[in-house]
Amino acid sequence: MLKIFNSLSGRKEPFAPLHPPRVGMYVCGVTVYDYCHVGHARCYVAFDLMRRWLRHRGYQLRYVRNITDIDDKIIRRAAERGESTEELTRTFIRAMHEDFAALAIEPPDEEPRATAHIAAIIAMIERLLERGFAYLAPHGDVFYAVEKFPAYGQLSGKHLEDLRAGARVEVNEDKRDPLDFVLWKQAKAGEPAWPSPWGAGRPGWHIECSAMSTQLLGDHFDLHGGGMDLKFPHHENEIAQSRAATGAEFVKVWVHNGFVNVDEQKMSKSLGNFFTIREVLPYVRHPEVLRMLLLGSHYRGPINYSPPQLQQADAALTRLYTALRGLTHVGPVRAAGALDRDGEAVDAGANASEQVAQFEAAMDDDFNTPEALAALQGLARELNTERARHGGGAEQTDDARVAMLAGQLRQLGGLLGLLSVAPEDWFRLAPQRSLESDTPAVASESFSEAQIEALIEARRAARAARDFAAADRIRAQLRAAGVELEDGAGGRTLWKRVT
RNA sequence: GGCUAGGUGGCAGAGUGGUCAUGCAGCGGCCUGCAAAGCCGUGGACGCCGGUUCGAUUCCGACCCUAGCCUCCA
Repeated sequence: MLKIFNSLSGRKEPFAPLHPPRVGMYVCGVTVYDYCHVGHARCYVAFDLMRRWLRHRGYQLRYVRNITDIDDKIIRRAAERGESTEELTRTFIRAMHEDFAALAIEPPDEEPRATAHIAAIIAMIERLLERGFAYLAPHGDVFYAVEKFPAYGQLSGKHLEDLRAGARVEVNEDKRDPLDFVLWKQAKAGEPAWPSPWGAGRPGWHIECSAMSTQLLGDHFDLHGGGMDLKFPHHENEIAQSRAATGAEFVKVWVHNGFVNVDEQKMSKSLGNFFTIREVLPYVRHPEVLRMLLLGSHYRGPINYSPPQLQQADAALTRLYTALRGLTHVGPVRAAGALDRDGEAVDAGANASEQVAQFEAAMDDDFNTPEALAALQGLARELNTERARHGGGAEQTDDARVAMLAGQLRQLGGLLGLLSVAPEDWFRLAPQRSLESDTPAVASESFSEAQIEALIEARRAARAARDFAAADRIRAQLRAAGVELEDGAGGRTLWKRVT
């Protein structure tokens, strides 16, 4: 049975959708004024993973991830660059889609933009005004009156008095309470604006998520996610807005992912310690390496990002690919839908393996990807052992058990968005840049594949003539260029790029 | 100051009231012309102090330390 940690209760809870098998999930997306960094990658990989697992478990998921395409930072950045906000956001939305695609983050079912939902936003603000939860301030801004909503602070465990006591909130004389937040902002001259009953302006950040999520998923839906830092005030404000406006419950399960840290500090723009996805990718063999790194920690815990961890992730992933190497007969042994929604094995028996059960139990336990990856490593070990019994090396084999294990490994890896590369291709890939020297990597420059094959052939001839000194010279030459050789049992020599 | 997470072996990182995480690195062995890969074996850990218990890294309490939020932030 699937359990998910609910930030609202602070506990893991059995997952019980409101209208099974349908499930609605909303995740706060990116404010598109710059390139996405590794912290964004972590967040959206985490929710991509949940999406994949919920679907695998038979739920009909509707996954909505918004785009914030109007706010102060966007306006400021567009002005700096001398372009319109539309031009700016178009650029960074495209970049985001490219980066996410590289990381095998599947597109959400809906990707609503704030600027395309102004009508729904205005309607919700009007509703809040009618119901007395909001007020029009002297200079034309509309604020939410926090004190009118008694449950305020429930999600984050904060109390209004404590918040006021520690008030680092900016002074705004138009606010009745320093904790009140803006729903509609009066436009200043030259700023993008939309007409509204309160004059030309733009929506505040919090209201857009309330308006778009309820419009697309209903007043009360199952899952809402985002980064830890959004818990307060953003998600707290969403709860206050949506429940006040609709009178209904809002979200059943709140899910928050942990941060990516650099030197024990949160990766963030203000500290300047961030790495964008596109600046990291040239240092890895394949984007899967970054995804592997992110899945190597539980989604709620912190990840301390550092280059050596990329190499560890590469090593762990390469071990999985090594187990699959040279196999042509990889059976899709486990039919889709072999499990029902409660996780009972429908066709257990011949195809069941200890590791599959371990994997599924791990994923059902609040998406425990480190444990799930341990199961994949266990599968690799069994596969290697089985293959060794059939002649070792990377020999092709029709052994049914080998095919079954390989099929399971690929399928489970696929559920995590890993092992999508043909194994032979994996070993030919190399990073464009080297982490050590921060220069273009040697490996990808020195030898072409044809040259490597020629050198291997020359070495084979030397070995056949028992001229091992010459053979070893060639091997050392290749090794210096980042190419490592493996002499297989059948006299074949395989090669791989090392990072 | 308030609220919330954590502190696990050389590194990363799960988990558990009393046998195993897992990967990388180390050590021994098998295999190999030698390697590599793989397999087998192996050492090494649970911040500190108390308490509960036959037994705690795991439960409870205090303490120390770290991070996050309390202002835009995935």
